[in-house]
Amino acid sequence: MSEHSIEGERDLQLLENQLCFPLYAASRLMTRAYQPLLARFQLTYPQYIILLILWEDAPCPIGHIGTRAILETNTLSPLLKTLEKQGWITRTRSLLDERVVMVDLTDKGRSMKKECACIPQELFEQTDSTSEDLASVKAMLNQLVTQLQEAV
Amino acid sequence: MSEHSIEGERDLQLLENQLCFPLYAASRLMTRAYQPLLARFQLTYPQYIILLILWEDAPCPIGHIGTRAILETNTLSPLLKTLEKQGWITRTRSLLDERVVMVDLTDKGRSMKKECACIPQELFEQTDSTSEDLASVKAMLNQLVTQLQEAV
DNA sequence: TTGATTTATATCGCGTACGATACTATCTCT
DNA sequence: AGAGATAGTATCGTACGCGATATAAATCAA
Repeated sequence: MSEHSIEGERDLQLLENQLCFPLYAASRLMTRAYQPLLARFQLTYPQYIILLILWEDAPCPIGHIGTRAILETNTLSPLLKTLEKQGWITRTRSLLDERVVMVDLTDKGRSMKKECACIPQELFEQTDSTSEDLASVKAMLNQLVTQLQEAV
Repeated sequence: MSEHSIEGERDLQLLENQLCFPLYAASRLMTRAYQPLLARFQLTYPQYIILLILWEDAPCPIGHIGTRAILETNTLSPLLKTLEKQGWITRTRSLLDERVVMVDLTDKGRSMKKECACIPQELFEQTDSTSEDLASVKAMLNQLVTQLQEAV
């Protein structure tokens, strides 16, 4: 603590004192931790997120996926093309509104839900955290997500 | 809650029940929130992280930056080249060990520390969180980072 | 109804992340 | 000293993320 400007005030330019860095680091490490679990299914983490949404909401328009995943269409478009190419999903222009592309699961996509059901538990076992710890981090992060979304 | 396998057990395949998703989303939203603040200095968030480390530790080898930022050299190498090109840092092969590249701040890099000192406060003001809230998220995320690093 | 605006999606370009691999310098062991 | 192992960086290829922009369809306004 060699340099701090005001008595009792922590130097916010120290990496140690920043919230954003552990957020950034934890997110990347989490993605790394998912990789071996998802590799069996030839999935990346963002692709897996899309499937989680589709297992709940399919069929649905691309925009709906974007809202839930907090991703723009410029990210989703190529991502969905890949998932289509790999046989997980179908993309169909809506007849009611030709602007809309409806996304649905293929039979493979639907049936893989059961196969992938073990993944969250497997990931959890890689951390020593208790469910309570993780639940409270999750609650606070969700609050943070809401605030950051409102800040725009 | 139409489908849950076992009484009292939440369905971990629901996006709502996953910790990883708010982590992933919060990290991206945080980077987005930083962007307008960093744009004045022509910096991206990862570049800013490197500078935070250098403001504490420069001069230091690339490996040291990698350890603190939890980034591999394949990410750092191009990132540092950009920072060098933009006049923030210098890269010099160590004479003692020719494998090592020492990174140091330029005069510009050093002097910009003061200019950038307002950024963390400005970002904080974009959230409605209290310092206590953020401090406890930070503590839990740091714990999570440690656990995920150990898990490898 | 036609011109302007809005909406839903796609394309392009740039900057990360990171696995795989390569390269050189140092170290280790004999 | 010399061969193999290790360490520190760099390069390559692939996959996001996202700002800027484009395009076509639907809606709105006069």
